[in-house]
Parts: sequence; C-alpha cells; structure tokens
Amino acid sequence: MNAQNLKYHEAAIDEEQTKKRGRPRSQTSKNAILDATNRLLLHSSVQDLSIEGIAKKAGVGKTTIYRWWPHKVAIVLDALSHQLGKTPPLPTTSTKSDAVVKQLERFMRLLKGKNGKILIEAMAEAQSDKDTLVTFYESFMLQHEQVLADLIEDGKASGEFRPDIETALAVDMIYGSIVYRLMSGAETLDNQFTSKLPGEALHILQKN
Amino acid sequence: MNAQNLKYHEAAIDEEQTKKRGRPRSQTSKNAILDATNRLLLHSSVQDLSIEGIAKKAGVGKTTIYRWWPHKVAIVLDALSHQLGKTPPLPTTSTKSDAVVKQLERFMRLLKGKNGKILIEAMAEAQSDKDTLVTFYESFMLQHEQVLADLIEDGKASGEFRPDIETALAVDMIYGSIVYRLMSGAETLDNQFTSKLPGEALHILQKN
Amino acid sequence: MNAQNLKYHEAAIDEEQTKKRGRPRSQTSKNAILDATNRLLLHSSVQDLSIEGIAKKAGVGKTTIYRWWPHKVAIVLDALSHQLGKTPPLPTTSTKSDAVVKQLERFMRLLKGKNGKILIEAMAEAQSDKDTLVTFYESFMLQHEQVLADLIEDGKASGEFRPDIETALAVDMIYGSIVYRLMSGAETLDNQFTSKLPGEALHILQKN
Amino acid sequence: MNAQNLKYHEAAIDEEQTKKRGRPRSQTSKNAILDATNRLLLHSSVQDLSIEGIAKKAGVGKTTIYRWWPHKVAIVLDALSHQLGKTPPLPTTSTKSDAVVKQLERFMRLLKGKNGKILIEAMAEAQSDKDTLVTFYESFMLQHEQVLADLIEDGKASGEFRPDIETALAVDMIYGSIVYRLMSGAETLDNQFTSKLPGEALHILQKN
DNA sequence: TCATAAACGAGACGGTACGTCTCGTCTTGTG
DNA sequence: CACAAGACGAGACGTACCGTCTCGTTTATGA
Repeated sequence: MNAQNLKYHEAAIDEEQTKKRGRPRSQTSKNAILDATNRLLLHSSVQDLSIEGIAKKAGVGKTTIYRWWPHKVAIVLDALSHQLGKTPPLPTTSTKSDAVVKQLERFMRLLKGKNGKILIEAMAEAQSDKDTLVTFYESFMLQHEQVLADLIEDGKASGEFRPDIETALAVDMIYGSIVYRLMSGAETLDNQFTSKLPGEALHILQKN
Repeated sequence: MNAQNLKYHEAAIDEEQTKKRGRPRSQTSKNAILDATNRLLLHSSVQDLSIEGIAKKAGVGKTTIYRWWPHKVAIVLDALSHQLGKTPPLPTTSTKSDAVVKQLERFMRLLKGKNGKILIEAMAEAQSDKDTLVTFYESFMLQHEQVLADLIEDGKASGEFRPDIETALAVDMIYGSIVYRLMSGAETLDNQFTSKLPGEALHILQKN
Repeated sequence: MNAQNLKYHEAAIDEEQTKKRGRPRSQTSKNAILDATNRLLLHSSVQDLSIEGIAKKAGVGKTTIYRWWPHKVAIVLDALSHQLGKTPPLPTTSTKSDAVVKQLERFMRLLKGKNGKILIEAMAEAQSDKDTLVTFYESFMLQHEQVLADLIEDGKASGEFRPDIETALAVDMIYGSIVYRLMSGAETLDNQFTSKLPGEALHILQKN
Repeated sequence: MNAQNLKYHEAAIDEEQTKKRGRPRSQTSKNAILDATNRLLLHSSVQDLSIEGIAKKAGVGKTTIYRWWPHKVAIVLDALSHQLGKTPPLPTTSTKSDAVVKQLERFMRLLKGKNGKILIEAMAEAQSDKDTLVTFYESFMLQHEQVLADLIEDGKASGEFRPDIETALAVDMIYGSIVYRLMSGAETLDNQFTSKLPGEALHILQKN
C-alpha cells in the first residue's frame, strides 16, 4: 500500500497548490486530522469514528474537515495512506502466473492486521451511499483490480491462461474470497488461507 | 430463502409459545414491525433505517422492538424472512456438480433485486459489532455455506471433486465472488455473472 | 402521627371487608407494598420513587397497586402510617396556650428526621395535581390544622386569645413557618427553631 | 418581580458577552425558549412541562436548552422574569413598619394569579433535587427574604421592633404563611388573606 | 362439590420524555 | 481567505416509567 494507492485527493496538495488568493490550506491541520484519525482507529471501528471526535482530537474546527473531505470514508482512506509509505513497484517476473501470485501476496500482506480490518470496515461503511462507495472503490480497490485484470488479460493473450475465463469474474472470485473471509468475522487472514489462495487462483486461471 | 433461512428467532413463536405467565407476545405487533421494516427498506438503506422510524411506522412502542430484537440487523433479517415464504427443499440431483449448480442458482436468485442489496447492506451494518456480525452470519450465511460445504465434501469423498481443494477456501471463493460483486456497486447480479459463475465454480471443484 | 392521621383509606380494610364474592384483598400484598415503599424511601425521594420500583421490590403486580391506590402520594401516606403506630391523644392541659404549645411540639416531633422530609416531598409531589393535593391535604394536614384551629377558637371564646385574630391566618402562619422552613433546604428542624416557634405562636395569639 | 429578581443567569448575557470566540449565543433562540415556556405554562403545570415540549414549541434543538439551563426550574424562573419587566425599587417610607407592609404587598401582588401557582409548582419541583432547590431559593426567595430580614434588623436596631424576635423565624412565619396558603390548594391569594397578613406580620414584629 | 367471581403475579403493550450524541451548517473573531 | 471555536436545528439513541391490557392461577362465596 502506498500514498497513491489510497489517497482521496488525486493530486498532492503540497505539489499543486497553484497560487490562489487567500490563506493557503494548513498542512498542520491536515496532518493533525489524519494523525488523529489513525490514533482513533486504533481503538474504535470506522463506524464508531465520528467527525466530531476527530476534530476534537486534532484540535481542529469541524468546518476544516468538511471543507476538504466529503465523508468519513475519504478521511479514513487518506489517513491510511498518510500512515503508510510508498509501495515499491511490482518486481518483474518471468511468467504471468508468478506475477499473479506476487500481486496476491502483496495485496494480502496489505490486509493483514489492523489495516485490513479498517479497510473492510470502510468498505462496509461505504455501502450506505453511492458516492461514498465510488470513492472507496476508486481510491482503493480499483487499482488492485486493475493490476490483476491486466495480468490476466496478458496471460490470456500469451496463451498462459485459459482464454475462456471471463477476467472480471476471475477477479471477483479472487479478491472476493479475501474480502468475504475478512467480513465473515475472521480477525485477520490466517496462514492457511494466505498460503492456499494463490494456488487456487492459478487453478482457475491456468489451462488444466 | 425461507423463513428458516433468515429468521433471527430459532423457533417460530407461534409454534413454541410454551405456556408462559404474563401477557403473551402480540403477533399483531410483530407483524406490524416486520411489515413496516419491509416498507421502509423499499426507500432507504439499512443504515438509514432507524428503530424510531420503524416504531412510528408500525404504530408500536420502541420498547416492544427492543424487547424482541437486539439490533437493527436482526430486525432486517426477520423482516426479509417474513416477506418471503418457505423455500422448497433442494431438488435431488444425479451428480454433486449438478447439485452445486442448483444451489448456486438458488442463492443467486435469492439475491436478485432489492433483497440482495438489503442483505449486503445488512452484512455491512453488521461489521461494526461482533455480536451483530455473529447474528448475521448464523442467521443467513452459515446455512448456505453449510449446504455448499456439504456438497463439496460429498463430492470429494465420491471422487467427483478434487480431493486437494480446501472446502472452506472454495466456499469463500464462490460465495465471496457473489458478495464482492454486490458490494462493488453493482445494483444487482447481471445475467452475464449469474450464467458464468456456476461454470467457474465447477472448474475449481472438479478434477481437471 | 398515627394510623388515623395519615392513612389514605378512611376505613381499615380488615374491619369493614363486608363479605363479598370473589377473592378478598391480600393483606400480604398490602403489607409488602407498604414495606417496600418505606424501604425505598430510605434511599430515594418521593419524586424518584416509582410505582414500577415498588411493585418489583414488593414482588407484586403493578395492577395490584393501581387497584388500591390512585397515585404515589396516597401510597406514601399509607406507608408512613403503616410504619408508625398510633399517636396518644393530646394530654389535657390547664390553658389553651399550653395546649397549643403541646400540639406544636407534637407536630414538630413528627416532622423531625426522615419522615419530615418525606412528608414535605409528598406535599411537593401533590402540587402537580388537584386530586392528589386534596388527598394529601385531607389525609394529613387537615386534621393537624383542625386541632390547632379548634384550640384557637376555644381560646378566643374564653378570652385567652385575641378576638381579632383570624384563625385560618394564624394557622397558616404557624404551620406555614414549619413547612416553609423544611422546603427551604433545611435537612431537618433545628433546635433553635423548635424551641422558639411555640413562643412566637403564642405571641400572635395571646392578648399583648 | 423584575428581571434581577428571578433570572437564573446572574448577569444578563446581552450586557456581559465579553468577546468570546465561536458563534455567539442566539438571542432569538433564547427568547423563543422563554416565550414558549410561558405559553406552555398557561395550560400545564411545571411538572407536566417537558424540555422536549419547550424545544418543539420554540423551534429549537434540545441541546440548545441543555446548553444554557441545568434544569426545568431554571428555565421557568427565567421565563417568568422574561415575561415580567423590571420592578421599581421599594418606595422610601417613614417607618420600618410601613416598609414591611409595602414589601409584603409587593410580594403578594407578585404571587397573585397564574404566576403564584407557577412559582409554587417550581418550588415543589425543586424539592426533588438539592441543586435545583438551591437554584430556586437563590434565584427567587433569597432576595425577598433578604429585603424583609434587613427591614426587621433595622427596626430592631431603631427600637421600632421587638428586640427579642428572631429575624429568621419571623421571616419564616410571614413568607411561610403565604407559600403554605398557596400550597394548600388555594388557586390564588384572596383579598381576605392579603389584607390581613400585613397587620399580623406587624403584630409579630412590633413591641406590645 | 362445583360454578362464579374477584384479586393476584407476571409481563407485554403503546406512549412519552429523558439526557446524550453526532450530524452538517452557521456565525463569530483571529491570522 | 482559511481557520478554531463553538452555537445551532435536527433527530436518533437506548432507558425508564407511565397506566392499561391480557394471560393463567389462586382463593374465596354461594348454589
């Protein structure tokens, strides 16, 4: 997971900030908000998190939060990306199968521990509202899906993978199993699961 | 989906009602609550649904609701099972593969339309609290998982399915893909998906 | 204070109970209710006392309470009279002045300690409703007022007291001072007050 | 009765309002709340008055009420003082006896009609809680008591009143008679009472 | 002896209000 | 302008009691 992976604001504010009139956005406040969110998430769920609570903890006016984020999920996603650093690019691999496995391992590593829980809760929270769901999907899931989908398409083109498998469906089955497992009450992804999933993913994709 | 499939109370109250002291539970109120819930869910999400709103719509005291259901999700599950009738038992089939397909089709039919959305929202709502999640899982998902898991185990025993596939993981991949698809913003399961999923499920399960 | 002084039911149920059909009133329940009320009043105010609480503590149905008492104040008055025994009649005295002093001392003794607080709270509680107020006044205050009023009238007739004092006003000033003192936050009547009041009462009544 | 006489907030907010940060208190809301309270008190007792009802009638959030008043009694006292204007200061008089009579007449005039009933109900309501009682006493009774007590002390010093009368007791007897009369069920103070009380008050205070 | 009848415990019911919490908006003065 | 501070209208939360009701049970009287 990296900053680009999650952040709600497509362009980093410190880079763009094309000279505008008036007082510029306070970096201090932004950081305080994201830090406060991370600290609060240590001991409460995304659903229990309140804008009011973040503002108080961050020593910031609620208005400032509402000015820059449209909803809680966007804050949480930014907070996670703020906490995490940049992700190294995917290593080059000899086969597409290998690349798929690597990508899954990276994705599952990302969801291990507290962060997985938070992301799942954010996804749940996002279900109530169309816009929020789009935000979540585009800020987080989409890029992971895209990487995998591209790999599958490449594999199909090169003859390594089954040509008759529908890419979107394969992606749903693979990522869906991870998400579903986490939503079913599992505190985290156990080793049994993480070690076996890549093999089954390949079973779906590869020619028998 | 049938009454047994979803209902929060394990035994139907009209059947058991072992003679107890005090005024008996009002069937009228129970029905009013479940009907009101169903009507409200037509135009609002599970998250936007409020106990207060249900009580008002049903012409019932809030206490009556809190007396019989521990949380919103339990009411929603009961309301859905109240709305739907009993499901016919699974038809007997010649092969386990056939049975798996039939079960998946039944499950997907259940989630078509408004009900799928509601169940997904209920699952999302349940993420915030351990107890609620257990309620959701045991009242709804568990039995569907169980049916599929049993079929897979049987198929493995009879040699129809791969012996090396882990049942739980296969279940996660199959049901996970459905849940994940619905959570990704799809209003409903499209025909493309419903027609292709069973085939891929078998691809995972069957020997080469 | 004695049973006659306070009790809400004019006639004792054990005496009258003209043989009627049906199950007779349960003495056990009646006692349990009054005892429970007394025990609860040790640690809560009349306002905080609830019928529900009394019923639970007494192991009695709420219906039983509502069947026999019209409101909380009536229960409290009965409970107090149940707790206290009979009061000895006023001793005969040589002068009306002496009798007034004796009566005041008796009344103030009655209001010392917890009981005074409870009676004042009952009087306060009774202010909200006409019927309740009548119950309180007739069950408790009226007889004390009557005794004093009669003494004053007698004293006026015999020439011992001022003929121009209005009896009702004198009664208000004397009992009013006691009630007002207790309502002003004094936990109880202090000795300063109890020792001086009778003298001032006589000052009002007697010819200079 | 005047604004100073009753108001819960020691200093008028429009006067003090030392420049503070944040949105200032809304005078509109304050007035709406006090007006709504007054209108509701026309047709219901203080005990039947609810914060919820006031908020609804005033078109105001409950929070706004709870932010500024600790309990119902404080609102009622403010509402009364809001309804009434400022009282002219006591006229100068030649004798202390005269001043006492004037003060009593002013106090009784204040309690004539609906207001007396409301204040008595407020006093009754205040009995349930120590803090509430202190609020009532200090916001309303104390100052009236103080005026009378000062007059009595002055009269004693100047030789106009009996030196052996205990001031506090005299105050209790005089104000107590008024309060007690109103608590006994009298809808209002009748002319018989208001015309005779001052004379008896002086009878207590004056030498022979 | 057995039907009738009232009182009883238990506890569910429709309501109302409580005091708290959070929402998203607003209105100030300050930087 | 952005910002903190914080007041505001709105409305849901879960709880406590209200007074009423509907059960099955108990305890008497009178036919």
